[in-house]
Amino acid sequence: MANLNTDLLTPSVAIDCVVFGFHENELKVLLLKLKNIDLWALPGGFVHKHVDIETEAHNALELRTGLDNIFLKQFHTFGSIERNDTDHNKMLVEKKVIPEEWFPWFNQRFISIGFYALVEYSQVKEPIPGPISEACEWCSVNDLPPLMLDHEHILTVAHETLKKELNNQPIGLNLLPKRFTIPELQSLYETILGKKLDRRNFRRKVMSFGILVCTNERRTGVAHKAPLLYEFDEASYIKANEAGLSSGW
Amino acid sequence: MANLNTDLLTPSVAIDCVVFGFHENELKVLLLKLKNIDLWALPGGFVHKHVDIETEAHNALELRTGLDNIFLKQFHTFGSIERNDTDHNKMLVEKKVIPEEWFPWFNQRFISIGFYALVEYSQVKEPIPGPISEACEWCSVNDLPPLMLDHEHILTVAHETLKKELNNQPIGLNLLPKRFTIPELQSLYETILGKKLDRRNFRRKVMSFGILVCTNERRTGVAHKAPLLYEFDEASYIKANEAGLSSGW
DNA sequence: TTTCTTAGTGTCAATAAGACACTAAGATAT
DNA sequence: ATATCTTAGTGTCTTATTGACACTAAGAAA
Repeated sequence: MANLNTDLLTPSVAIDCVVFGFHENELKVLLLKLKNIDLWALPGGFVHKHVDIETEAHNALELRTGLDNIFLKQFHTFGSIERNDTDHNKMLVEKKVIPEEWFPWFNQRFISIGFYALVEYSQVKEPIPGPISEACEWCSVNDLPPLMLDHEHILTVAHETLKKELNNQPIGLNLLPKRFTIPELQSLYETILGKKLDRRNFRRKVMSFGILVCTNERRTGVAHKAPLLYEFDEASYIKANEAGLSSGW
Repeated sequence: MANLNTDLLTPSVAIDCVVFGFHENELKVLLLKLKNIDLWALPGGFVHKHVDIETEAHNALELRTGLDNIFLKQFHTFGSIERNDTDHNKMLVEKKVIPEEWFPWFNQRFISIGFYALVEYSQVKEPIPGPISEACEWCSVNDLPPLMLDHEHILTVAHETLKKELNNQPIGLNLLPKRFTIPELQSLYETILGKKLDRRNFRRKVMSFGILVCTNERRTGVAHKAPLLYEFDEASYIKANEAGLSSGW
């Protein structure tokens, strides 16, 4: 059991990370299974007194995924008093998820800053459980295990944020491998949005963004016409991300 | 000097509110002038242990404006360690902005949850200064006095958020009086965006939202053709707000 | 009654979005 | 080798949206 030096931590403040990945046409999210009980949690943690919240979120994810340089974005801060649940914390002690001496810290009133992360599924070799968890796994957002406290709500808000972001900026650089086909990109969009898109119109639209570069190589080994592989042009991608896609007014 | 019962407060957590108003074709923001020094601050405060952060933001604004039912939206949480500034807090004590016994509380590491509010300028009769301020005034966002710590940054992020929101949802219900003319609404949009819009195209677009109702009465006393007064149809307005204006994918 | 100022309206052109069908190419089965 | 299956890749037409732009209407003031 790791130590918990609460003197070094910012009281009342926690972070929760919704880590999205894309695999086999499913939108996945990284979850931790608590010890001894069938209850899952978002990766996250506390905020050291001398550390920026963004940095802390990065650190939390590096611990779970082994990756640094993860795309991370703050999306909402959850500050309802109902997040506090003494019974839940007692249960954590009873089931030996946390040692009894951690109870006072866990039983504070916490507000939690929600971040979402986009990572390339295949780069996360073996997600690493933390001190209170016995497993760290990718779960499909459409088939979630029971989640702790308001974590399902946090996850839902993150997913909705991601859907909205699709209208304002390109997504894919952080979720797909370096090279990918247009149908794969479309599948990612369809998965996030939860609906089918027209192949021809999708291609026309994403190509119009001017962020894709064709490699002139093809994905081989598929039982049909080999699709062309594309890459993102990072400079254009970043520019599109900053400027936004739709002008509005 | 009001009391500060820190036992009742959530440590490390503060809220800051950027209250926007619209007056004489300027976007205004409500600021507090600290006692004894030429330094201004966003209204805000601390979070009682048993109170939701949204409720606390509402309460903070009711104290300053006398209004309840203010439109409020969380937009970002500021958690950089550089927000902490012991010298600044010492200065607050020296200049008697805060009593010395408040120093330990003020000198915590704070993360601050930023809210923006939209209020009808004319409804705020006389903004009310708080315990650490000697004045509460509307300031033009284009002509800001010196602001405390990162408050100018918070204000800028709020303004940028508001600009982006214009693309996704209608704005005006909370900033304009019940009845207003289309040119007034356009002026609000132009002011927020900081650019001119075409009158005919603006009218066509906002009318297409289906959220405006013409009262068939006119604004009189103007030295030119009297413009028609409109109201928002609240049900449609709310629906448009929830659904969003542009479909995207 | 003239002048000044802003309100209110319509059309055309360009662009973007949505609907839709066929051919191409690789793998596999016969 | 040939047929079959499956997905890749492409183009056009229609409709909706956007942007550019000029005149008439009405009230107040000179």
